Amino acid sequence: MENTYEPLSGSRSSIRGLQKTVIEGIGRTIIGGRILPGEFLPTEPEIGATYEVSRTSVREAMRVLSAKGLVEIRQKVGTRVQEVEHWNIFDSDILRWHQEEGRGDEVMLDLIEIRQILEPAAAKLAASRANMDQHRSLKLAIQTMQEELDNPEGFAKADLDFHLAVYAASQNSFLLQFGSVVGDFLRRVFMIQQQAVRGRDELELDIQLHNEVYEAINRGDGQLASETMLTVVLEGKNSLIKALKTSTGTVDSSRRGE
Amino acid sequence: MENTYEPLSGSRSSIRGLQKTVIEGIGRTIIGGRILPGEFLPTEPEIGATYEVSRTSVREAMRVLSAKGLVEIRQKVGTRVQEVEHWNIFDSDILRWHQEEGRGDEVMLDLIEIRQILEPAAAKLAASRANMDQHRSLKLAIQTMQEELDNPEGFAKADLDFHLAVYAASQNSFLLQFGSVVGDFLRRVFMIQQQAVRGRDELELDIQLHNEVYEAINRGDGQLASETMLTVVLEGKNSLIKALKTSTGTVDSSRRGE
DNA sequence: TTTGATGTAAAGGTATGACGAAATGATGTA
DNA sequence: TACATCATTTCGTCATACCTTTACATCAAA
Repeated sequence: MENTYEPLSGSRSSIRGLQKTVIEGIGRTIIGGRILPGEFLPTEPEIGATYEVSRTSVREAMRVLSAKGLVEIRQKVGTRVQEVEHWNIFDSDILRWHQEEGRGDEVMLDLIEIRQILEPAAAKLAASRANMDQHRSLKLAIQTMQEELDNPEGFAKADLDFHLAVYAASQNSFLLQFGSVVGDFLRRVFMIQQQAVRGRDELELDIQLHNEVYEAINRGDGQLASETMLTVVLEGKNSLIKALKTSTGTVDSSRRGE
Repeated sequence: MENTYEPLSGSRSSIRGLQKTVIEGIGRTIIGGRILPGEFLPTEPEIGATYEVSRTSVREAMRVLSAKGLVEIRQKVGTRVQEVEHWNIFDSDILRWHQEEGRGDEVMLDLIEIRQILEPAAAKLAASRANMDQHRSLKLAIQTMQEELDNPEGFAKADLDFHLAVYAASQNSFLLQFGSVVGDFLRRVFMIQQQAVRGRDELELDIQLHNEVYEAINRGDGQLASETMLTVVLEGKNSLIKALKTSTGTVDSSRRGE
């Protein structure tokens, strides 16, 4: 089996044509908070008029948004925005919309938090379960990182490939899916992280860390794989925060309850 | 013979009518492996004929399945089943179909594995972030468990509520969503777990463990909360495996790569 | 006043039939 | 062989008509 993880080049979102216009439009409107949970969308004919498409297309678009948990459609009542906890954040489109609507930062921080939890665990599982192909994928990803040192995009993609390979090697369907869902978003995060990296040395250090994870997995040393992977994620976190600070001024970390 | 436990918040699947027939039918066909990834579904008119619905309904159903990642729709080519890694396993319907198609066991084991990873971490986060309301929810859930000792369904629901409350208290949007997605499925798992429990004593022991988690969170002791929560999950795992063994004979744990 | 049955209009749900658009593969041409 | 062209197939979109559900108002009965 070759590369199971996607071209990943252009976000081929499987949605095309007119519906896409509506889906993206309404989706971003909701994520952007311009229609709040509990509030109603215009009626189907009205949306159709706004976007200049037929009711058919509007309806198909609504089904998609409904499947993503963004809206609830009820006969006679209308279509209304669901509460945030129903939004399926494990959805590439929704992640992207968050970013495009300027709400990417908080999602990124939550994502990093999850990765701190999941990736060390995935690495540990991988150490005892990875098969031949998966070992190869890991090694290949690291080699590619080395080769793409001067090409941010290529480097980010190779970086992503490594992490996806770890998820895959964990042989857990949820972890595999998580990687697949978060992939596109993560690649963008990796691009941002690189903005905070000063030179080749730091990048090479990063590669070195990745390599240590690989070798630990290779040796079947789950504990070490887990610890090293945590370091990798934390390093990335630092770079990310640094990058976000310089670009947006501050990182809002005061939003938590309590 | 599922369904009928419904009264909770967002558990009704928002899909109704004729489309539902098609969605459920095709969805289960795919999850059940009767049409394999890469293979084609019948054309839209054919599906319409099979289910005796119009092409309109078929198309709206297909959009939903497409949004769930089960199928890929391409003009002129047709609709084909996607590779498994595209299936959005973080989707209540898909989880349910897995169970209804007799593939629930492997998913349950993967789910437990994830819970071993996520829930201790969530408990740790909750210990430093839970707000007043969330503390109350935790306590209430435990009280309800106590009250519903003799009612398996009520007990399972209260158990679920506790775990969901922990996810919510972690204040991480991914964890929150994970709970919401997995909720229905988890409730069924809890029901199964109880089949392996012999009497009130074991249930009360379980409550006691939950209470320790609550108190650790209450005291802000993240480390202890994490460790105790792990115990809770592992206890549940044992019960589950015991229950699966007696019902299906064996638990397939030999599927992993290697 | 409260409760319950009833009617109705509003919104989505379904059905047809027609045509457009795109991708595939065969056909034709250099 | 290589490339351009075209016909076919299947999904994509549209317009229109009618059905189904249900929130809400209305009115009758307790």
